[in-house]
Amino acid sequence: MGKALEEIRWNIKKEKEIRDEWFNSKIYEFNPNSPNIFVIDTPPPYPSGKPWHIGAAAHYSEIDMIARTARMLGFSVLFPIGMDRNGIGVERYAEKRFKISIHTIAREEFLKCCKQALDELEAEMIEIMKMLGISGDFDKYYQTDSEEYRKLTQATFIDLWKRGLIYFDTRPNNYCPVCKTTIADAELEYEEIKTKLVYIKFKVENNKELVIATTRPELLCACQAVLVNPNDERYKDLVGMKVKIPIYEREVPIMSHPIVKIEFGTGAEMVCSYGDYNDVMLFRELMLKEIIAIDLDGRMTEVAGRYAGLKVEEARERIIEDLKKEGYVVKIEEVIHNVPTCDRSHNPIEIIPMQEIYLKQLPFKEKMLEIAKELEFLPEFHRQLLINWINSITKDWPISRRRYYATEIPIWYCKKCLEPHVPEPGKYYKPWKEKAPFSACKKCGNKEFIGEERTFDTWFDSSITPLFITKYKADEKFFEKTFPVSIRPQGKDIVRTWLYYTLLRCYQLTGKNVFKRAWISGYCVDEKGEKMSKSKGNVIDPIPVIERYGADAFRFWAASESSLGYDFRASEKRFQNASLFITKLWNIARYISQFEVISNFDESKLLPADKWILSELKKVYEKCLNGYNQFNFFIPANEMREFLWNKFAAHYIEMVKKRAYGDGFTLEEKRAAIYTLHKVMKISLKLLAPIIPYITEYIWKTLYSEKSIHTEKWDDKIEIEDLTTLTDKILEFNSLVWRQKKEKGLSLKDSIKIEIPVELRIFEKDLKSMHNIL
RNA sequence: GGGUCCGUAGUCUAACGGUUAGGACGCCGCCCUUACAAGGCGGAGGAGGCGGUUCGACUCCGCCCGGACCCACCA
Repeated sequence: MGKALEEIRWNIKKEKEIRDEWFNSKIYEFNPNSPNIFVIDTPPPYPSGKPWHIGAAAHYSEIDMIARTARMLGFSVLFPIGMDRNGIGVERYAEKRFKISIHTIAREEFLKCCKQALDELEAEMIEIMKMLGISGDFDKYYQTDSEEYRKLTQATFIDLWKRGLIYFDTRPNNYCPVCKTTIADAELEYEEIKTKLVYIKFKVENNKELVIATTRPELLCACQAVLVNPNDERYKDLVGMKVKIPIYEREVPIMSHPIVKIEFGTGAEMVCSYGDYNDVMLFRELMLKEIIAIDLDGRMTEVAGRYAGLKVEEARERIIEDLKKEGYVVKIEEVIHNVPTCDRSHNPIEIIPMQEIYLKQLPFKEKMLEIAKELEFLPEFHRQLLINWINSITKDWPISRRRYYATEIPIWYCKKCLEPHVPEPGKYYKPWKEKAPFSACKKCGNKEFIGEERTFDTWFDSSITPLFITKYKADEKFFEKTFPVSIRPQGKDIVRTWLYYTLLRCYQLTGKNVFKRAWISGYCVDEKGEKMSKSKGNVIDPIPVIERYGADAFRFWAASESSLGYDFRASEKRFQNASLFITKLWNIARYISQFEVISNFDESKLLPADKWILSELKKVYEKCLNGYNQFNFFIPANEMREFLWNKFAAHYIEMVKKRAYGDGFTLEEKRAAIYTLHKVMKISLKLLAPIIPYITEYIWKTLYSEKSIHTEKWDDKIEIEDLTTLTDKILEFNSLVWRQKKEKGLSLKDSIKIEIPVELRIFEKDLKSMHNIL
């Protein structure tokens, strides 16, 4: 403290020492007994590949800014770090990483591989978080695949089971033949895919021909009816007749239904089980008998005749060839089709009826809408994403998955009567390899059981993170103090999954809204505004960026590039820009550090220029706090950059340089300048501390205090006469003098004759010495 | 097809319905000026379109166009 800054620029190698000191001195430790508690439900990142998305790194930097902001506002902050380690993503990664297949390797072996893959990926993510200066608790970070976490997941299931919110049902479901599991609507991703719309001739019983357009000719074998619109004059007299399905020669009825659009295709549609959810709905409504044409491997079943055993796409190509050969095809059009695909494998899903386990969500729609309306959203406009999703829910949530690396569903079935038995909570159960904890079936008395082999949907685990971190059912006192959670930060892309499921699950379990506010950020896109993806080759690895520019520059980029909730761009140029500000800040501090800190000074002795910059600072202070109160770091980042760079450094420092050196001024005047320089510096550091924690800490400790800046609060008082109305005048006048000197070929040191405007007369002495005005 | 958000220079953005629309990065030209050439000075470059309200519109309203995202049964 009290030392001058020597080095010509900020050395990012210092970041590590500073970080070690933070963790050694435990300045971020959470105190559950504090009267002001702030709890962050940090998104546990999902390790699913390398490198970690630079947008995720930026996102975590901002979440850290939330934590640091809350501390500076006077809260004790619970900022846990977690890892979401269950589900399909890591299984697919492990399959590639170790060149194995979930379908051929033993379950136990497969789990080991997944765990190893997770540990590798996780190590890199934790390393990045630490580099970034994340002030969360790394000593006890949690993992959703830990025994403790899975125990809680299972306990919540058991609770819901006992309350009758869980049921079994066999119904057509989204099924991914690649992942070989049922998936929920929330896991669907629609992709535009080019498909062939094939026009096929059907023979009607009156020997006329009826042409039908379809994108799924391979499902001809599962066709049970042909539909036309009741108002379609062309087909009116055909309704009620039978048509023969090409190739299969089976007869199905022609029926009418208003859902059929007269203009699309030929106005006639075939209904197959199951091409899409339209078919599902029609089968139910028209009481048609389903024909299962696709099996769990995504291959055609025996009903497909000569196409049996072929994959769906192969069968489609083959049947089109055969139809052409046999003269059934009228024409083929290429259409772009929005196809539902699996969000993990990106393979088109099939609709296959299977028995799955469901969690009731339809009865909670009203309540969820209420919660969606009362929850505070930052920014407000993202509330609509949640409301839209809730309104669009039409089915309960299928929570069972035919996967391995996930939390086991704790059910055993009686081997004789198949009655399901659910154990008592408090233990982590693995029914696929453990003996049932029951002596006899409660229904038939049989003594043998079969363990459930399926696991939960990942979202069933990750939707209780706020309960896990507040020690729900584990530490009642702690839970009471920390629940509900102050803030849920997350990206806008997972509003329909993570946010919705968390609100639903926590409401079902606690009867309450779990969050005070939701903080929703936009996507990080590339320099052209396009989504980053490995296939496009525009992915940026965050590690080299942080190594080259430092964590502060990285964080300043994340904070200053776009306002809360909007998408923001990443590029080399942008990182450079951010690092320029870090350098500027360093140089300002370096200049000021040559003067001894004056802590006590009678502010009535300040000169007008000092009062002017302090009143500018006062204004900026209010704006920054306003931004911080909304956890919108874009505001303080840009306000501070503008203030420090374009007002404080460019004008105030230049105005008082001579005075600070004591060149032609009294000692008191000199001291006034130095006092002001330090006061502005000190407060500016505090205003930047949550965004750029390393450099602010270093300057702070070098100049002002032995204690960390991150233990400070924003309680500064700036009471000063407002002179900000003169700001534009000052800037204009200085520019004018600089321009004139340049035009006259004068050096800045040379004297000049120029009149100081009346309203700036109060600054006359500083202005004269600054510009050497005669 | 429906919904949400958004449209200010190449990029990021600022401005109670009243300013020659401000700044930053980038670009061009000129300058070492003792915190900083990682600096300074100067310059070129902008409201998606059409209407309406108004004395006055970047700002309010409507329509159109464009973009992003979400939802949906166009076979």
